[in-house]
Amino acid sequence: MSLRSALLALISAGPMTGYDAAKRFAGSVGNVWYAFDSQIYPELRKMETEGLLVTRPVPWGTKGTTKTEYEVTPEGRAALTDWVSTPLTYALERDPVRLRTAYLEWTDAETARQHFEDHIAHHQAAAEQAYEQIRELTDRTHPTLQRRLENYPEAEAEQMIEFKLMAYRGVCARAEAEISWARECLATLRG
Amino acid sequence: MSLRSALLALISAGPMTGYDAAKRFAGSVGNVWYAFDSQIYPELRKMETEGLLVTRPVPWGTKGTTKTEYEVTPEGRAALTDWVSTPLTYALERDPVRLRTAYLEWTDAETARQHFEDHIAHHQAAAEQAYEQIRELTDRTHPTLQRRLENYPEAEAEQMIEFKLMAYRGVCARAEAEISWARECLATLRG
DNA sequence: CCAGTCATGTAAGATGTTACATGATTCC
DNA sequence: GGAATCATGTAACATCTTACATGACTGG
Repeated sequence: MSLRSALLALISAGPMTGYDAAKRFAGSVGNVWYAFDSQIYPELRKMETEGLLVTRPVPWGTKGTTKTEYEVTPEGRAALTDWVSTPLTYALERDPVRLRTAYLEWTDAETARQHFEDHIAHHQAAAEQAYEQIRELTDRTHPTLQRRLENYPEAEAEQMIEFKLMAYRGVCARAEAEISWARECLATLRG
Repeated sequence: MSLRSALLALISAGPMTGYDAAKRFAGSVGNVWYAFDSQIYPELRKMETEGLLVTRPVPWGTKGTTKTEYEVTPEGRAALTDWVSTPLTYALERDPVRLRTAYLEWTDAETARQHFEDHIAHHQAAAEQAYEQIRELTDRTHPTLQRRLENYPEAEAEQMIEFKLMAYRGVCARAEAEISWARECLATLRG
């Protein structure tokens, strides 16, 4: 159900095509929730039939072609409120890195070292992307934010920014915890 | 493929029934990789047909009933080594908590506060379970470890303990990072 | 006119989740 | 004798992932 919620949240900023949504899932929102294009289009159509979204054909180009823009309905807004208000059922743990770490005796020290280096590199990249999002939010150049600033009053927009900052700070915190854990593991390996 | 690897790793400690495996996935290993019973039994049979495991009927009870014990074959051990040695492709981010946090403007402050409290409670429980595993490993009372100590020489066993400690320390580190993040969010909420 | 982006999909397969189902054994 | 545990599944569904497919438009 989270893909659906992510789409509602995203489109709540203003009307958007499936393509627009897909780009955001590959970019900013993708730091928090990634979705494949092949999932997005069918889900949007399903959400339309369920009344959470409405479509509007928008002329595109010169040859009378159109693209389909989706917009959140009042029912969609209700579903969004509902999702944000309902406690999550936390997913059962499924962590390949920790699983593999527990069985590193099945490989050699050099490979183990390399795994932790990779882990650090991966989370450094993740942290950097999150920091970039934080920068864009702080200096108001964030693209989706721009849409929101047009559609919502100033005070509410400030609130929104605060929550998005919280989310990305969480991504950073997570990444940094992973990095220091991996560094400690490297130290233990050498020790 | 991780379920398969988790099963190989688990059974590498010594022969085990599907039921035994399921219990461990619900207990110690479950802190790192959870699997449903309904997934385990079919996967074990599949792994047997692929030559990674062999079965042995073991008498059980008085009425001539048997249970099926699985054991890792040399091919299974090769597959395990291979999995532990191969770099992971990191899964694309999919974090419901962060996603929801980014859109908390769709609910009220009290609900938001409650969400962060829940987050703290969830990760405190996770951390405690991981600490318990660390204790059991440190004082050598860990059940799967017992099996390994019987089947492997002392020096190797010490190595194994070290890697399992690393894994559970990672779980703790993660949980603690989540807790302090949530606390910061609570502080921000209070303004 | 060609490369890159915009726009929209289908199909097959892997994996994860929920719900249901059954019977033996052991321990109190 | 009854509850808890041991033991083993099946079926339906949801979700995620990979691979493939097509055509219009825009800017250099």
